[in-house]
Amino acid sequence: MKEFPILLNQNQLKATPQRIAILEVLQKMGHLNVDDLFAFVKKKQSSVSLATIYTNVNSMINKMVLSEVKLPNRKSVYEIIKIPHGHLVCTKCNTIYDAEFSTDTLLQEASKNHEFKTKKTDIVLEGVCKNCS
Amino acid sequence: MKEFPILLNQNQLKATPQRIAILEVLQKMGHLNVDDLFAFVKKKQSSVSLATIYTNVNSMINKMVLSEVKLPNRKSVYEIIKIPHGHLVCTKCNTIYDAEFSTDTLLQEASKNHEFKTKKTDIVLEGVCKNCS
DNA sequence: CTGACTGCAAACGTTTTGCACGGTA
DNA sequence: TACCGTGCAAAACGTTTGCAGTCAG
Repeated sequence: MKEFPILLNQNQLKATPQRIAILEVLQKMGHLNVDDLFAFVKKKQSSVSLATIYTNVNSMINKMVLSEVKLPNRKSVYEIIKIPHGHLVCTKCNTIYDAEFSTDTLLQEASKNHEFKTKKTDIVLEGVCKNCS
Repeated sequence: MKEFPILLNQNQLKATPQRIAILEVLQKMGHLNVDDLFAFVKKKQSSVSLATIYTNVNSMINKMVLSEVKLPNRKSVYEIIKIPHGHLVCTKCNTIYDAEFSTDTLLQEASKNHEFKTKKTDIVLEGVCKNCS
């Protein structure tokens, strides 16, 4: 994945092996919490420290390279920022799926019923996925 | 508010003054994080301990009397469980509003595009409220 | 070459726990 | 009365920070 160093540099972050590994792991696994991220990155770089994972997750969130996904009854997971989307969380296999929703109705309801102006939605559905049902 | 002791007893929880105070404060204020909850309850019961707030918030969540609302860039807030609804968070005044959304479209999209079965939605919109715009 | 980044360990803030006492059902 | 719940203090936990050495740009 040659583009991660570029992505990092474009966002005022140095392309260190640790950061590249975090992005590679997240690209492959989709969504991971800090502990899993640490475990996976450690496979590639056995000397990596948990503090580095925390520091980098935070710096990449600040630079809008990553985003945090807060989930009910679970630790937050992190993902590489892409086009806006919601999440489907399977309560059986714990897999987290990306899902594109048409949010027009929600935004209109917020606007009409509450005079609330926004374009930022945070949508999580909890249920049972295809494979588990 | 005479109904809180009943609500608690119905959910296998003893109606202690601390728990009643937590519910009264939440009913009045709508959504509070642990620290604010502690501060408000302390006004009524100066001897209350933070540990009791934590313990009771957890036990009432477990008994489905309260629910936790996880918000972007903020500490979680807690609310008394009522009919399902989403939340509008004003980034200017930090007020959190309840909002009823028609979630049919979302549920249908999850079902059709991902074969995902659910009725549980978690919706947060971040933006600017009526009073602040 | 220089400032940013790393690993380590210590510090920090938040949440949970153990215990003796008190209050609800 | 029996047991659940409380307050307190200590412990546990997750996360952040300070520092000396290292590395990317």
